[in-house]
Amino acid sequence: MRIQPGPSDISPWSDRPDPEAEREAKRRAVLRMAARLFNENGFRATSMEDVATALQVTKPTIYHYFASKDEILFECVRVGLAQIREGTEKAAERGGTGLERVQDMIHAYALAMTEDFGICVSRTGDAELSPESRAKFRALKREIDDIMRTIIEDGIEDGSIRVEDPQLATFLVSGAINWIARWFRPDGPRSRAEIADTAVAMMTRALTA
Amino acid sequence: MRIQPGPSDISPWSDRPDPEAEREAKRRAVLRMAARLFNENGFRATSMEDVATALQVTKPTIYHYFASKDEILFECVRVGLAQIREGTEKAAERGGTGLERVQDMIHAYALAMTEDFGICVSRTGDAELSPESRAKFRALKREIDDIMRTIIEDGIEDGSIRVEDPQLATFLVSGAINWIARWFRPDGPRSRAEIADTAVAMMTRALTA
DNA sequence: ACGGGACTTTACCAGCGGGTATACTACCGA
DNA sequence: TCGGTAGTATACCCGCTGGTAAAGTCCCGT
Repeated sequence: MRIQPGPSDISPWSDRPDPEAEREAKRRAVLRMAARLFNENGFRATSMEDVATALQVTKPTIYHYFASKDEILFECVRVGLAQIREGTEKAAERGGTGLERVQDMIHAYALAMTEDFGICVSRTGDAELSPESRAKFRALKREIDDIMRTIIEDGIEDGSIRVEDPQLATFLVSGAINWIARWFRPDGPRSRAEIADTAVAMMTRALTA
Repeated sequence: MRIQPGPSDISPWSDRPDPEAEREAKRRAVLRMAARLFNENGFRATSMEDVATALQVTKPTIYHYFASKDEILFECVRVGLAQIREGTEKAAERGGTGLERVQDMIHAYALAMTEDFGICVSRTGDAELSPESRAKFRALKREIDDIMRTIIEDGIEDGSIRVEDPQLATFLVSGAINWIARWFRPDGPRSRAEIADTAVAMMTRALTA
């Protein structure tokens, strides 16, 4: 919210780094560490103390950047959902048949499921958020489901996709993708790209006759 | 552990109901109620007090039947996994091509994912169990994955299935099925049978060229 | 009538974990 | 030099929850 952008905003040679950017960087560091710990040990089993120690700071430091544990979790899933949307929208705008667009969407979705915040989205159950955050979380997830369902319906119209129940097909496809977050390990035998490609191939067959 | 089975074991006209059976019935009641609450509100967010009040008893009563919260959760998932295995083994023994057997397995698996204990299996993260229970849980889940992977490999050999990576295919298919537990509602528009049938149909296409 | 075991309750404890009050430090602009 | 502000730490609070001790209560066989 700075009124007059000074040289420091554009010049990397500025005497001091932008304090706002530093603050934002620290927020992101907290989020990323929290997401990793949540993914590894579960949300409830991860204490704020754990997050703090992992970052080599103390609890109040974290509460200087976030109001509550709930806010941290919600921010994690918000970022994750934004990543999914970003990828899928870019794909959707490229045009093509419904099948081609859903293929791009599945590819982006699957890739997101192999990254910290995306995994967090898949692993976070509704019950772990406060009522307000839960409502927003569900709404955002629903948007993504709606996008996929709409694309599938488009595909049915243009003849590139053949399924009986677009809603149910969306649930099953997104289930296969979401579940990636439960078994994927970065040091596993399959690369992110291999997983995403195979997912696209299999789901393509599932959506066509 | 009764040494001498008496008439009460076989005769429904016994004066008093079998006390062992009553005890077992109460254990099951605790398990079922716990599973429902775990599924609805999450494991950590559900206190033993909650389970007790829902059953209209008090906490120590529950601890008369179970040693710990961990044991309760593990029993829930054990029952759920047993249900899945039961269905899949019955299907596997019927014989037929790999594709036919995996179809039966998916059908049984999907049905299990719409019932209390099956849902509990899908929703329970490894991190929520004690190290010992976790190890057993993982082993049991792995068995089911192995069964599916083996059937798929059989299908590849007999030509009824065509996928590149049986392991990855297993993960994606079982993901689609497991995810059912996350969105299924008994009062929803689709019956259990409809869901299972559609899942079989779509996954069949995913597994064949 | 009585002793015993299965079952249940009341009352309690101890530790953990989210969150905060407060004070200290460093750096900035005036 | 001096105040103000951002950021960090120490020390603390308190409610919740898993689990338990101990005291009944009920019902059975003898």
